Amino acid sequence: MGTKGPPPELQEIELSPPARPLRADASRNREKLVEIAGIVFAQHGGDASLENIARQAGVGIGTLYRHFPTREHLVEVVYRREVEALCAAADELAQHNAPDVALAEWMQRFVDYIAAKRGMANSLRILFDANSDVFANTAGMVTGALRGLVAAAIADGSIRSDIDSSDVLQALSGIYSSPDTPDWRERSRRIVSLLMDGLRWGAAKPRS
Amino acid sequence: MGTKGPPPELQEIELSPPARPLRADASRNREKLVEIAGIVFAQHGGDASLENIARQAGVGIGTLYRHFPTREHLVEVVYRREVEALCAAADELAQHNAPDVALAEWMQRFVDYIAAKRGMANSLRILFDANSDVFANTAGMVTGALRGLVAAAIADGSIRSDIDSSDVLQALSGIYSSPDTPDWRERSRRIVSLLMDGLRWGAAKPRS
DNA sequence: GAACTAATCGGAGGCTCCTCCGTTTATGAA
DNA sequence: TTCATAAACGGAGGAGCCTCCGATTAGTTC
Repeated sequence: MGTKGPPPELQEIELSPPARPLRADASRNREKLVEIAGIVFAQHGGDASLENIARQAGVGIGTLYRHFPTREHLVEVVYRREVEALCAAADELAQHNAPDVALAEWMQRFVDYIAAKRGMANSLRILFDANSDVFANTAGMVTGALRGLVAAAIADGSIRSDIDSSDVLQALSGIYSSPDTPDWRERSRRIVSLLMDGLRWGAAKPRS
Repeated sequence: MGTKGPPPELQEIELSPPARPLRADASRNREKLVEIAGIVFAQHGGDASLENIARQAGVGIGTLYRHFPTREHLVEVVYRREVEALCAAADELAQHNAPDVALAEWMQRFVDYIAAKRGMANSLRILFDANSDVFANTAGMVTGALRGLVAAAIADGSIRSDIDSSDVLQALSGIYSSPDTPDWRERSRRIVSLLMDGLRWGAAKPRS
């Protein structure tokens, strides 16, 4: 568990920019925007009006766009914390479970997280898409977490070795297509286990 | 009216509306819109400006929206033919292959079709989403095609029986998340085969 | 062929998106 | 404190989305 002290690694790009520490008013506005955005997104989903968010935060639309060039930038900042937690859970799972079980469980949590964000699916998607270099940070965390789990399971021999962890991520992403049906959760469970079984197929150490 | 009157209930909603046969000018405009939309979508992707399409078709934006209440309605009409062909291929595949092979091959074609429509992914998605009742027609064809293939493979014992064909469709849909990377096609092949292996896991008649 | 009417046409209007850039201001140096 | 200026502010503007509804017109009836 971690009495370790401050996290040593990569720093928050957002909170400590390279040059100057961000002017006081700018920093205030930025924070206000994130706060309001969190509320508005939760209420109206990821398609909420940005002009409305800016208005409620008491700044001009231009200010919002300068801080967050795209809607997704804003989404990322709003949800980064939660995604970080999700990824951190991967380590913990790995410590307390067999590799393939840890993998399965994490996938389910991942999927549950998406489900919790119903309307946000489209905006969140980009956070998990390793191809958008803007979000290398967040996307990287997710990919990293998954990569670790997959690697461990492969090393353990409980899943096949001819698969890439990014394939798994992409396959997973199909799940959040329509998180609106009543049986969504059960369905997602079935799909996750379908995927897991696909992964176990041809594993060195069948069945765990 | 003389003859037996219009056919029973569920006919092509689009081509032969319930009451009248669509006024001549309206029909002309509608056709022109579909034609232009096909071209524009192909050029600019599914996010192309509808006002632009209307303009090029020589009609007002209001006319476009009356014929096609949403962007997706237009997309559906434009691509219905192709989707029909895709679904028709399912029968043919089923006749010439082992059930599980037919299923695998059709999934690949499905995925390839999506890939061919790069920019359209988001708009096309709705065509395959059984939950949108507006597109019951097209979505139904896809679901139907897949259901048939899955049922045959289950009956044959070559895939597991505890899975629903709509689960498979949803799992597949993850594939068109990012059809923009160079290795997209190989990746999609890997994922399809991953899914297939998941389906084969625990089948009555393992390996085919 | 003319009048009638139901259906179509099509653009104005309200809203949002995102960009651009002139104006205002926080901040560090004198 | 005052000043200079880099940086932030914020709204106008061009474009698109979709809705609404008065003007227009194709079909039908007499």
